[in-house]
Amino acid sequence: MPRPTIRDVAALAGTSLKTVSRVVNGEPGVSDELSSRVRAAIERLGYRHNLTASNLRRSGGKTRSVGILVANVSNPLDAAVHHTIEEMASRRGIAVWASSLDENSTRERQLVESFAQRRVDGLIMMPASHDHSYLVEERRMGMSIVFVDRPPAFFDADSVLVDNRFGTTRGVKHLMAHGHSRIAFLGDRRSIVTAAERFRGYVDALESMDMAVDPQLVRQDILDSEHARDAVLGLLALDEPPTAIYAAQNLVTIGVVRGLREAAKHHEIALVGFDDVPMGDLLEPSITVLAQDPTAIGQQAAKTLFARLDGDRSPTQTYIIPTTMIIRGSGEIRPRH
Amino acid sequence: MPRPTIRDVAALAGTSLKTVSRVVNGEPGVSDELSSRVRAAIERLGYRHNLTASNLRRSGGKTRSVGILVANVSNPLDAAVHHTIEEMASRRGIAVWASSLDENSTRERQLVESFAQRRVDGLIMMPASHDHSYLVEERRMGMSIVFVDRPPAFFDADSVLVDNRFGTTRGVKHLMAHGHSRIAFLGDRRSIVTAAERFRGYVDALESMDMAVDPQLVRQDILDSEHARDAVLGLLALDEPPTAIYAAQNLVTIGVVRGLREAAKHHEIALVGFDDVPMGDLLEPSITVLAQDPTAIGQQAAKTLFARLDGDRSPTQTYIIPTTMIIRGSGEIRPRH
DNA sequence: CGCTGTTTTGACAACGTTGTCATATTCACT
DNA sequence: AGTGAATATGACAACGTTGTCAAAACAGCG
Repeated sequence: MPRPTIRDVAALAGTSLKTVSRVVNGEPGVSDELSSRVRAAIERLGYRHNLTASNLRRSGGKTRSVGILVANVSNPLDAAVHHTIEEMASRRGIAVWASSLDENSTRERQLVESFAQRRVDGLIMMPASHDHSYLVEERRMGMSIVFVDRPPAFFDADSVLVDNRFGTTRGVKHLMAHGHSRIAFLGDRRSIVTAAERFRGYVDALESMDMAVDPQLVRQDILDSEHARDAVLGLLALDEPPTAIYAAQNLVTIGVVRGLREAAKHHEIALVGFDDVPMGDLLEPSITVLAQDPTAIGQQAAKTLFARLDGDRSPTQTYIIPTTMIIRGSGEIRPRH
Repeated sequence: MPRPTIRDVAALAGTSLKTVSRVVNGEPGVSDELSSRVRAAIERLGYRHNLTASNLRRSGGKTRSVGILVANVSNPLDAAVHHTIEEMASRRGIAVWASSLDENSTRERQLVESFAQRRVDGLIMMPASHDHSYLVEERRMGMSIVFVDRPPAFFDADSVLVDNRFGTTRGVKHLMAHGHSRIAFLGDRRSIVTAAERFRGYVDALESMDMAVDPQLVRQDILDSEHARDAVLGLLALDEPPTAIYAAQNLVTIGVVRGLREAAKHHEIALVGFDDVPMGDLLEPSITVLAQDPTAIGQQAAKTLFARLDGDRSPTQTYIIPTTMIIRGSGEIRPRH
């Protein structure tokens, strides 16, 4: 039982292909009588307009679809960004392909290729790779591209970023303002640009106070919260342990909390995290964080992409979405003397 | 600068359309020499195979794409289900459209319509509506459909569900086993099938001990965690307040924790929640929950859908994914006498 | 060298739709 | 009734690809 086509509808309504096409697309110039006969036929046959075929012929070959590539759709931040973009797209009648890259740059290439083959009009991506020059070709072929969360490399594109560096500086200075001078830094993989930026913000903060970076207090390339917990226990075992910890990512923050609890130091050692953590307000002490605004990020990304789809040809822009410091207690613990 | 087509490649390689098509699709019967000439031309022109056009002609009109409709992509459970399905699909070269329904049944209809127009081969949905008879038409036209988390109504389809009722009974009995007899129930909108099932599980548990349901202790139609907090404060103000609370959903659980803390009763009143809550192990007391297994749910859903896409015509099946009780402390608090 | 059988290649129609353009119909006006 | 303009309708090609089938090229053989 093959799907009915416009041809079947035309036959049943006793008219031509083109007239049915006009009715389906709401084009003017079809008499009311014929129009309703066509609609009846559509109803009776259960006809569904075939967008695949329609897009093929339609001008410009636009598919009214976009792709979203995020690091991991099940990370709360990425999911919130995805949700916002998806909602804005659907209001415009644009459908959304969504995939996770899982920090795999091969996968990034494959998925971009797959989206190109499906002729998406645009792409919003949180890249995993470190060289995006291959996208030049895609854009030349008409794909609009917007980067979120991480900037493009060797490629010029609109991007919506977060003030990783400055936000971190603010967080570290907050700890200093509460009397800390031995502040540890725990960060994600250095290969991730945002992680590197956050580390730079940490260094900035120390330098602004003429303090040197103590390599013993810096733990990078942390892959998950288990690993972060181990790092905390290591830090606490030092001769001169830190009095405060800056955790540069949400999973890291969670691991740090676990580690501090195990060592029963959570009321003694201060903690500021980058990224909000779910239920961060219900812990004891509650966690002071620099929160990102996923809705604002998603909105800006979608807005920028849609402007490009609508023909905006102005120079590419970078938007920085500010972070908000949420003071809850863990970051305000003072060192013991 | 229009995208190059197979025709442009053929011209450059000095051969015919069909031969290029064969090379692109890896079909046998093209000499090595010609094949590599074609590949060189593809490379030089930056040709991208157009799947839209290809699918149009291809047998059966399969698009190698599926749609996922979840309640909300930014809910951790839904996001995890989405992630699992997306990964399994991408391993098969199937692309995924993903959208949130936000408990809006009109949106459900619109999105199904939109997916139908884009000719997805299959659909995995966590429905918002309560009558799915409209899907009969879609399936007749060749769309395979699998329900997750919530069962279909007035429509027969494969479904992957969670043991809401039995899981809840187990959780409530767990509270009884710790000496509680005044156990409150706080649940989501009754119109959501899973919420209704969970309430039934609560009633089952009480009846199994010949206890009556005290309407004062039942608060349903809770929309968010703020609302749940208010409900808790209301319960605590009763003449005979409950000694234990069963929270039937993750956001509800979070609200309950807030309420109990505000009233400083979190170490006195027992709490068991349905759905795991992020960082539930780090709270004091840690939260005892019935955890769902989103990976297992997603895997079963994807597996079932792909079997249907591969031609499985056996009768529809319902898979129940069991919940796991995670004992952490809040559910083991005993009542004071 | 001609015959057969196999492999490689290409011409052409088809997939379901829309753009273009020509024709048929209607209407207002002289 | 006749004219011109406006409106409604349809025939046909085109979008970029693949399925079908026939033709060309090649190989093996007596």
